[in-house]
Amino acid sequence: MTRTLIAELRGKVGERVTIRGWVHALRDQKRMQFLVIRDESGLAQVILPKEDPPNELNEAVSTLTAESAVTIVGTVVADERVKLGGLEVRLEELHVDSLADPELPIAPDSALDKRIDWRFLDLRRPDRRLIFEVQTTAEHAMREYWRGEKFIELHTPKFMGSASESGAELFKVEYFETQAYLAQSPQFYKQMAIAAGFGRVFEVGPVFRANPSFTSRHDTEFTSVDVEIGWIDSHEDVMAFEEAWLAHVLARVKETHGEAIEATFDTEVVVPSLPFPRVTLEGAKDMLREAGHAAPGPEDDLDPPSERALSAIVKQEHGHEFAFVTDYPTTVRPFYHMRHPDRPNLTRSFDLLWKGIELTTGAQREHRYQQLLAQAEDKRVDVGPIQYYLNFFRFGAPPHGGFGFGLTRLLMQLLGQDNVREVTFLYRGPHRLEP
RNA sequence: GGGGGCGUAGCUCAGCAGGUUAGAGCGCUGCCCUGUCACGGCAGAGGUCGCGGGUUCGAGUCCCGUCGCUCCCGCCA
Repeated sequence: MTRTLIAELRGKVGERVTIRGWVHALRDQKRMQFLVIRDESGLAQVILPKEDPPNELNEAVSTLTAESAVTIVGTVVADERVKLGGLEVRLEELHVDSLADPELPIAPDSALDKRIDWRFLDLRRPDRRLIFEVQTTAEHAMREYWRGEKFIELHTPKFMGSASESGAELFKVEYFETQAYLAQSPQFYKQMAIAAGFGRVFEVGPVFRANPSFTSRHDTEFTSVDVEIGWIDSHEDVMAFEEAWLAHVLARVKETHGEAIEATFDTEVVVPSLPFPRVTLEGAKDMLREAGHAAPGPEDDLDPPSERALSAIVKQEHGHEFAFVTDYPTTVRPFYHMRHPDRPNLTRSFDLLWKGIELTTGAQREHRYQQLLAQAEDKRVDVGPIQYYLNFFRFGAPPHGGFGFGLTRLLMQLLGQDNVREVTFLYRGPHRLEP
């Protein structure tokens, strides 16, 4: 017998069906037994009149516990009394696939850390499932757009012999007789693809950062979305791509899940208008000062409170949730970011802020070998271990640039969540290696 | 790495300025209930108050240490 999903019951009134799922609730009364079954498509009420004395099926229902996995055979009937869609299933057969222990270790309002201990139970809740439905839709929309623009998908190695210079700390792993590192970023390899003539590339894959960061937006392993585009004129081309691509992704998510997201997470998905507001870092600091926000310290960057404040100002002045901040000084950017020809202390780089958090870092890359060498020396980067990378630029490299971001940060903002752990299937942090 | 907060029943929490047998709601167990739908009613079980030490006649409560969790900063995406 084939399985019927609960969402399909409406079209099966009068038919005998098999539904398979979890015991969501059990109301075992004197004359009637009510069972609410949940599967990935919804909830359904199952009923069984209780005989006196109870028959074998009555007894079987009585022994059920919440969250047990069961297979139900019964006839679908329409009944206006039923609040759950005006439908119910008259129970005819019950198979207990797996009886759950009676006391569950977590409740919907349990602390996040405890819910992660029991993530498989936590994820049974429909609103948690929605997170991953949205992730799937978003990723699909990204690929849809990339393919329309002739991008090639990469799968770069995660074992590396040296750092890919992103400032983040590396995980060391034993590698036969030597030592390897887990990739912090596919940065060098996506640039290699450009040097290889692929034109435009993307990768969605894991990256590893050995930062002991205890915040709501960091983890030690996360899914990075990376893009690199060849034959550009400046970082402006990269930003122009990113904003159009993101607008497409958000439009797709809104049309597919907009109502569910609003109902479940009380967050509206806003499809952004183009172009996104742009401001230089210097301009951003002026805006912050004018708004009375304490000017960021001597560092050549924005701290998280300043990023939040800047987003709020842009939202108020332009009605826009996104903001590109451009032209970061060389002091806070890696050696491979291209510098402005007329202002060599500034890079052709950008961050993309969304609702107060840093979503993306991007830049035009330096593709001229001698210039790249000079910048590495200027930043005191030991080029010995990365000669293979520098070689990409010795035999004809196109001007190019790109960006990368953490998938869960996108999802977190999209769903109005306050922690990446909520939207990560299985979180990995400094003290979290299980489950 | 720096700073703040928290750790009491399976879960979420309350325990005021230290004072006999540590509480609530939910969950769990049992009984009752002609259709419930967050069902309802009655009864019951369940806690070495994270751990170690100290102060005190007396510590869940105060002090020190330690472990764990959490948030912010640093770092980043």
